[in-house]
Amino acid sequence: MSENLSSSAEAIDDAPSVHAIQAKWQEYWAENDTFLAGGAEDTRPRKFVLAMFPYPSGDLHMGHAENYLYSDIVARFWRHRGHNVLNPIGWDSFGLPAENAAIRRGADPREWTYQNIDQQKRGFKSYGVSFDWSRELHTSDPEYYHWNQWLFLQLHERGLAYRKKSPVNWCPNDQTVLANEQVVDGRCERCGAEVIKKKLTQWYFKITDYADRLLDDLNQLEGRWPHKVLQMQRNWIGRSIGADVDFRIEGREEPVTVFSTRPDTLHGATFFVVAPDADLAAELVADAPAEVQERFAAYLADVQKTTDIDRQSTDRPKTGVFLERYAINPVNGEKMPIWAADYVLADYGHGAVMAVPAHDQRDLDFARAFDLPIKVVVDTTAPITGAMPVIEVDDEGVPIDTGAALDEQHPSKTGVALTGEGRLINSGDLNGLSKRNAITRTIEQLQANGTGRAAKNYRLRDWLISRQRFWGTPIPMLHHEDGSVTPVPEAQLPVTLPSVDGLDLSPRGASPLGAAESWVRTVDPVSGDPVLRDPDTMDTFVDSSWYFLRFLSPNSDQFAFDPTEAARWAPVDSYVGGVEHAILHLLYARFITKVLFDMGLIDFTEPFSSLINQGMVILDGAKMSKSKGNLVLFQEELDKHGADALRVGLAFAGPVEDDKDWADVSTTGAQKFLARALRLSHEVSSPVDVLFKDGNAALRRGTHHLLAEAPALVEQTKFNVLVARLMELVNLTRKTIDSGAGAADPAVREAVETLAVMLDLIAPHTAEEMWEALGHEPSVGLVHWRQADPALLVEDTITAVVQVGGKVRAQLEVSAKISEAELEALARADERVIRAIGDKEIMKVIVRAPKIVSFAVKG
RNA sequence: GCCGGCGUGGCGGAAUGGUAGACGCGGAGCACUCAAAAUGCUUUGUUCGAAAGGACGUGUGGGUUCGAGUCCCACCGCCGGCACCA
Repeated sequence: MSENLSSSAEAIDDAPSVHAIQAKWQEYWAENDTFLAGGAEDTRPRKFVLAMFPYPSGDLHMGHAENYLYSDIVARFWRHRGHNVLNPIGWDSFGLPAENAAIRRGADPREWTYQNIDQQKRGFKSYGVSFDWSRELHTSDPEYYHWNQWLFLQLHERGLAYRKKSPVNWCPNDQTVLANEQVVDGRCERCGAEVIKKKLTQWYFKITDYADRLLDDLNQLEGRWPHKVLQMQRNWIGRSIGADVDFRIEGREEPVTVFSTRPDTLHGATFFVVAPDADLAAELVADAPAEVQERFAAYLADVQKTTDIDRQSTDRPKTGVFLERYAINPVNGEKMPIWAADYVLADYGHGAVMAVPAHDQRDLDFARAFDLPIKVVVDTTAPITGAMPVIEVDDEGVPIDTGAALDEQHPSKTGVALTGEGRLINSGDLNGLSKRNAITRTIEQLQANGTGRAAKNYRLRDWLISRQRFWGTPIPMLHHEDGSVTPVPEAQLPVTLPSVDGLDLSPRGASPLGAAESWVRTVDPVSGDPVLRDPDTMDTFVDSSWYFLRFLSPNSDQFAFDPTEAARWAPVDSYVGGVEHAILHLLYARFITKVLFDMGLIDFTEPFSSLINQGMVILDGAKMSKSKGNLVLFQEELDKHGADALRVGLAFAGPVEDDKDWADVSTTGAQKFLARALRLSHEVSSPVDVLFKDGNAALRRGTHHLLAEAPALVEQTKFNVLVARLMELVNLTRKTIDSGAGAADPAVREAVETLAVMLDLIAPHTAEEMWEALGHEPSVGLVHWRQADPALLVEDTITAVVQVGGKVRAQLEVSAKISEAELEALARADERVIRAIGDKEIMKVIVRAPKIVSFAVKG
């Protein structure tokens, strides 16, 4: 801002300006280490408060402003409640944007990254966030990614990191593979390019081994994580319970296993389908007539051309090729033709299904398209409660009368598969059983025959962690000439990234590290053999899957984290971040936590005891984006209104989890409120040690009501309501002063001190300034919240409400201690009540002293 | 299609089954001022009424209850997740 503005501008912001106050206190906090967490000797109870660490993309934006405001409110709250609070900050500083920027400028990704970190760091400091800066970490430092490599080796040793050749998601734009979680609607989560499938050998983490625990442990988080996130994780893991059934295949020695959630319908399985891109399909077609092979090859080529986006469109007609091979139904020996069709996925279950067209919509659509038999085996019109019905059967055990109702609903007529509850028919000794009982019975029978067993399947796939990019953690594995792969010994870690000098980082499908000859070619320290380093780097979600633990021992070169410190601080008590990580980061972090638990390094199985999901900051109903040009810039708003007004505006805009439209965020309202509060502190004229008990009673009650209510508001993250309550107390204090009590009234000091201490959560600079004006030593951030005096929470008089026929007809000012009889008598005597009752008959009187009298009337 | 969430003034939103609309934005009016800004005060759901006072009112329709924004059932709408997952 220019210096030569006229004096009128100064008059508006009467000195000291908001910005001067900000600078003053930010300097004070830095110099005094006000917000450093206490060490091992600190006996206060501990709270670990954490916001998802930022990716250093450049300037802070409004999303950051919101995210770190909420975590700061929680951290400040616990300090005021006498806790030793750890509120650290670090940088998720590996990743593609740095690399892409480096390619554009022909520079080192390090430069871009560390410059951005500096910039964002200044942003956080000018925003007044109470971080413990002494524990700052960068995932792109060798001191950090050393321990990513260590973690990888631990997983490898336990069989949880493995290599396999498999169709993977490939982003043709970023020229790298993607995890399943990073493909959104068939597109790359980062750049939006249509993802294609490629068959590649890649490193995976075996997260599916933990699928049951990841799913079941979500129950522990019920009520402590947003319902929505729990639901999303449950959907993502997608457990199905059913049976594996072994089918003999004519001309093949080994039986083929398929998974089904409806083993009860096995008698209705009339054909068999394999995924065209599964190995089984290729094998089965190998012995087929040449003409079939040709048709299959053409079909497979077609299928592979289809992108996921096309493949997922629901009304796509069913396609497939008959392979002229047969499977044998294990329950009735019937021959089932085998088809290859792309509605069956190669990488789910066993890549093949038994098709039950009568009771599965997809199978039905396929059967109708290719004229395959449809056999109903569950009568969905039969009652399923009560005793098992007697079903009359003919000589061959086929029920004689399945009823006209069922006939009408036959899938071959309606095109609608019968998936509901019902009673089994056409199924031998299962006939008459309910669906549920038939499932149990079938599994027992399969198990007895050795042709099947109970089984579970998951939508969740293993976590593909290899990336063909430079700016990430090198995978610490060595490739030998004989094809074997061995780990780099732990003592040799970290495997550091080479210099970018002479390296072409531009994406071309293979990791740029592969071209760093002097880096890639090395010697195995164990065998002495010449080996090649693995040229890929790890998914950056590996970095963030355990970083919260690194904050506990940020400088250790002995271990990733100190288990003693972990026992002290972890798990994280309050975790704050956007819902966009509902599955990715939060699932991976939960997985790694369980692995570390199994290793005996930590004593908990869930990393984040409670989770706060903030909504997005949007503008005029639309997501802000650079390309749309509808950005609200953090720094600009901060300069314009000051950090505290920004913080109050955001906190007051609405519930934490809702999106906030910047158009609805009132920074002017916030500024006015803060100015009113600050002005009060300058008016207070009673001495610091004045006795509050002599103060204005109504104001004292207001103060103590807030003292009583505020902690619950913070713990329930109702920050917008907290701001409203603070506004109310400011208004009440103003009124008390102006209406006669005056600024010297002890209750005014009590109210303003309370305001300062509570306002610190949201507007810390203003709070410090108020605290100082009140004659106290800084920092207000470390002052304990006073307890509410129960005596002051009891009102002398209360407004009782009288209802007649459910409608409010009168308000009565009564003593809070009034008896029910007295209150009823008062109500009956009230003129308005008498008028409302008129000549109606009183049926019933409900009295809840001192709040309510309710007359139920007739007529 | 399956699963989940949400519908409250002009706007953001508040409300352990007990006075719906706290608090704020915006609007209107007033005081201070030569004037403005700033500040302070009053008012502001709709509707009938000069007023007193009344009627209506939390997406729609039903139900439970002395009493429902809140609980139950059905429907409508919006948002989110998953989706040819066997």
